[in-house]
Amino acid sequence: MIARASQLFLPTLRDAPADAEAVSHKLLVRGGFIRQVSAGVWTFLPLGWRVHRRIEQIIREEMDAIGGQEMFASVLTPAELWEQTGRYGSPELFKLEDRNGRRFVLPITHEETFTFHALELQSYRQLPQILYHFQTKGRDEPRPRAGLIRVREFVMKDAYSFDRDAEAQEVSFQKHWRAYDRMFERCGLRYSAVAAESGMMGGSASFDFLAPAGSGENTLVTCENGDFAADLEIARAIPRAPEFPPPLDSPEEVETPGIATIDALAEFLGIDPAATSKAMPVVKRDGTVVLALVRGDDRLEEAKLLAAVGEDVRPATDDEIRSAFGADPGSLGPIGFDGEVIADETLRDGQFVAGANRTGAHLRGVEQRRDFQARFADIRVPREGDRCPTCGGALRFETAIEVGHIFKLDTRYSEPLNARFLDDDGQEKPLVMGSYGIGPGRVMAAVVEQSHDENGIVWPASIAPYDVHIVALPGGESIADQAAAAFAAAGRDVLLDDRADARAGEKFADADLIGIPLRVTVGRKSLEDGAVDVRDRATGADRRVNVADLGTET
RNA sequence: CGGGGUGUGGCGCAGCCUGGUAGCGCGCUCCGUUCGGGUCGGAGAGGUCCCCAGUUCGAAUCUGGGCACCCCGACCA
Repeated sequence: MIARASQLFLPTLRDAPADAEAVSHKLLVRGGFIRQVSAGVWTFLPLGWRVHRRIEQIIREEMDAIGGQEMFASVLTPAELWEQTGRYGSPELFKLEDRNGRRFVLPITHEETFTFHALELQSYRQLPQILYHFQTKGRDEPRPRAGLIRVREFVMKDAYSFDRDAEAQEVSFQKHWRAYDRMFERCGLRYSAVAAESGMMGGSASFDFLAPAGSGENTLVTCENGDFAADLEIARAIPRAPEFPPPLDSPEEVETPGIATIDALAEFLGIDPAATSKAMPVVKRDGTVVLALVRGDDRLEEAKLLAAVGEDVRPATDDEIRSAFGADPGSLGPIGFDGEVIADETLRDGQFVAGANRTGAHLRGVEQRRDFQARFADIRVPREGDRCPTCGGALRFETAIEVGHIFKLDTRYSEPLNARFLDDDGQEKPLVMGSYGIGPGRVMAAVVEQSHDENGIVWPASIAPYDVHIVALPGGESIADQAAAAFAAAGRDVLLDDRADARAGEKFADADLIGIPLRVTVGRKSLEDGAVDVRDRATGADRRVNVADLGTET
């Protein structure tokens, strides 16, 4: 098909909105792909929607290839369904009422609805099933940001697998994993699949697909040798070894008046900060104080600590600290504390300096095996310079966008919604489920983050809004028409810039901004030689093609 | 929710401190000019100055309250 720029709703801008920070935000707005309606609420303009639909189509083809069946579930959802699964209380959930006061929600994701429909799966003979749809999700995000990267309303492809047992679920899960690999590859996206926290979704395991980008909300940690990838929140990494002072036979108290930070302590004692330990008291729901202990030069990863403790914890207040330790923050340590100590793995070996639990005093030569009881867990935040836990290679840290997430839900939703089937042993069992999400809008943003230059977007051919951008310059109008027709006849989608009131420079600037892979310039200059100029957007390489050969070039 | 910032034609901004005619660039309309990397000249259109209240003869400007948006953090599929 041929779209004529003179008639399109394609409002490109010379300047980016002042409040845009992320490259994808700036370029997608400038290029006339998207416009903001409200915080985290966006409209896709015609050009942007074309890209969205091409991404959708790739997703659709790969879902269909693994036996997925596309359907379309409602947005408006009765609140009771969400009450049954215990998710009605989620602060992210948009809630509303109809004229009679009946309560509805705008789903964050559609587990409840699909499980509700799965009530009709009654026999193992009907399993497995993979159902999916593309539907708008509502999420009352506390802080939308960066264009399409974090929004309050967006289209998601969410798929749900229904299996008879864990083994069958594993098969469905692996199928989806491979389908996701193909989707991202086809979209031209660089990404890593990493183990992830399951958050409010529940279930036994989940994997994130993270695309490195200049702007994003996750940090992807990868090994230089390619055998390790993880989200920073759960990545395990090997830090450098501390330089320990000579060992002591028993802990030795030293006066450290006014020393409350690790840096000050290390400098005061003339030792490596890595040879100290840092005490972070936290409080469980029941009020018990737990001491989290990390190496002096490390930071505590709260997500890991939460997993280690098994429940939400909060930092202890100064009063709680004084009554549990008998000292002020800055002089706290494991010796003499009678509660639970969770120590980072890095503290397993060696002698560290720790707080003495007396304000203004520390202990040298504290050795866990000999001096105190602790439970070990990986609770530190990996840092630049750490090594890969598998091969010892250097780790790379990159900001990344979460473009997809796949979950093993087990019976998290089928149990409360009573979605059961009759197995071949005559037993009634809950369906074993998986859920698989991908956001085309985020994929779009991630691709732009990864693929652009100073002049604009460089779309991969697979998801570009058009295949060919024909720039008609004065004297080239009729040949441009013919060229457009030739490309269209060959099945290509053509954007023909036939604007009579735009000058060449303006058209070129727009073409670079919009980022269609192939640009064909038709004007007097080349037509004198009976040729047109063809430029590859990605490489910038130009070549001349005879008008007579256009038919074969398409 | 905590911290910081911003609200003035479609976009980017100045004016606010020190109250009195609302201004600049881009874009838009018309005329001419130019025509392969955002021409040049001329003439125009377009604004509840975020909202409400207050102070004042007079408020974009001062005071109070509210709202919206952005950034950092917390949170997050």
